[in-house]
Amino acid sequence: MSRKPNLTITCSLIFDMDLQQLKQLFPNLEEGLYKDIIKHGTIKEVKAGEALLRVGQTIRSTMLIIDGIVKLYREDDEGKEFFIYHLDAGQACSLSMVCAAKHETSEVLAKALTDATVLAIPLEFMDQWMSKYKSWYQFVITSYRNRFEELLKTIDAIAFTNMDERLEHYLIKQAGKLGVNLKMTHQDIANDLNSSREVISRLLKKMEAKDWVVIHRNSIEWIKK
Amino acid sequence: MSRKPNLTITCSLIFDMDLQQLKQLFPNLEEGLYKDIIKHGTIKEVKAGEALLRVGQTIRSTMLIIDGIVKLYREDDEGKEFFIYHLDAGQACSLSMVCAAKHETSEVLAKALTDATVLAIPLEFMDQWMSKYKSWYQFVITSYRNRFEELLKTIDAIAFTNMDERLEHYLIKQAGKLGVNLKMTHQDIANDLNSSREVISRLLKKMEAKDWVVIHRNSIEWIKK
DNA sequence: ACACTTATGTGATAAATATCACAGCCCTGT
DNA sequence: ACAGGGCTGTGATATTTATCACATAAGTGT
Repeated sequence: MSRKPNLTITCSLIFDMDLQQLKQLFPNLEEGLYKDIIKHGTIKEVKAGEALLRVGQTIRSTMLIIDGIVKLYREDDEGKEFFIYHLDAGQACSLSMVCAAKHETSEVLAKALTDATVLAIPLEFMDQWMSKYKSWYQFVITSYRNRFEELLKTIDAIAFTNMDERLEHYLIKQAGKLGVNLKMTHQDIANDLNSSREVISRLLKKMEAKDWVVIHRNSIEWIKK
Repeated sequence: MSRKPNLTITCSLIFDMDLQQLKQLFPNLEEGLYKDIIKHGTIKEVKAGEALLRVGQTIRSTMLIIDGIVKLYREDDEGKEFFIYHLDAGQACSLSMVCAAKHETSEVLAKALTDATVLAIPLEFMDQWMSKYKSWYQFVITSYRNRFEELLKTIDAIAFTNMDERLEHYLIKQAGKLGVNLKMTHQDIANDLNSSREVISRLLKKMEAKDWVVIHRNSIEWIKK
């Protein structure tokens, strides 16, 4: 995946590269909208593991993911983080796209899973673009709907299935995003699923016995299928 | 809550009453939009317990709730129904408001909790109204956002809390909608929470010991607070 | 008053998950 | 090479929830 250009090069070059990349990542938007996005958006680099948005933080801009993978979490009062879904390049944080009031605060925690590049667009443009660009509201609406459906799937998982099945789905999803070599500890997984390390370790052992995974130190290899 | 007028009376009277009621239930919409809603919407009466929309059913119209309370469920493959949230009069089924494709099918089951009156608006108007009426897309967007936040709360409940706490929240919500005298069996509650009758019975007993509820046959009285 | 259906209560037991305690292992820095 | 810290494995135990079996109670219709 191409990286954003170095900020010291000429402005027109930045413009060109971003436009190309933008069109590829967010196809079917209006020409004027691409220009507005580039004009008003600010590139932000986030290191793997860093938070883009914390629970309770005031939302000041909409984030378009340009590169990398972002994980969204729900937090409980003690700070436990429950993983809800991923955002990939070409997607956007839905909640930040529709803030009725200014000074709306975030209900979720967004954390970079890999190093990531996001394009931050100040909220004041949202209302304007929604009426000005039909393609923008289409994008907002379908984003919202897709995220909504992800939430429903998340609910299915915790409401209807046991930890073994949830772990399986989790690993499949992770492997789909990051490749079959998952650099994570059992504790990391346990945190995402709001379980405990021992439970995850034992379940992984069982999966290994079935040749679904190979367990390494600090990483897991997804073999199945 | 006023009922919809009998269908045998004169047309202008229906018109007037609905307009009044509409404005009250869905304030801040444009005049032309109210007229369009009345012109193209069809009143549907649903008896308590009946389904408005089943999982997998093709969505042909958006439903505005005029009167009564609707419950939304997620279903698993064996048909178990997991309650996700309520819709009251003045609200709308978000998922049915934004169908990118025609012939989109429903991801949820919507069932009338009480006798209910809904206004069904054929899907073909959605796109049109979204660009024609700013107030409509505001309504759609805020509906979506509110439903999204309800889903997040539902996730909190199942991810972070035990059945006793979930039951408590459930009863508080029900009592908030229906009044403190809840006409439901332990089995009904167990179904909504994807638990089992015995578990709910025992937890209710404990709540009764703490004077939070009084248990009757076929009904529960919420006392707490 | 009777049988019948449906709702509720409760003990015993099983299954799923969480927690505790601790051992061993592997990497890393010095 | 050795120490220390973070990761993993595993038994023992507790907690939570589900399931089974059956008793009892409360309404319904005749």
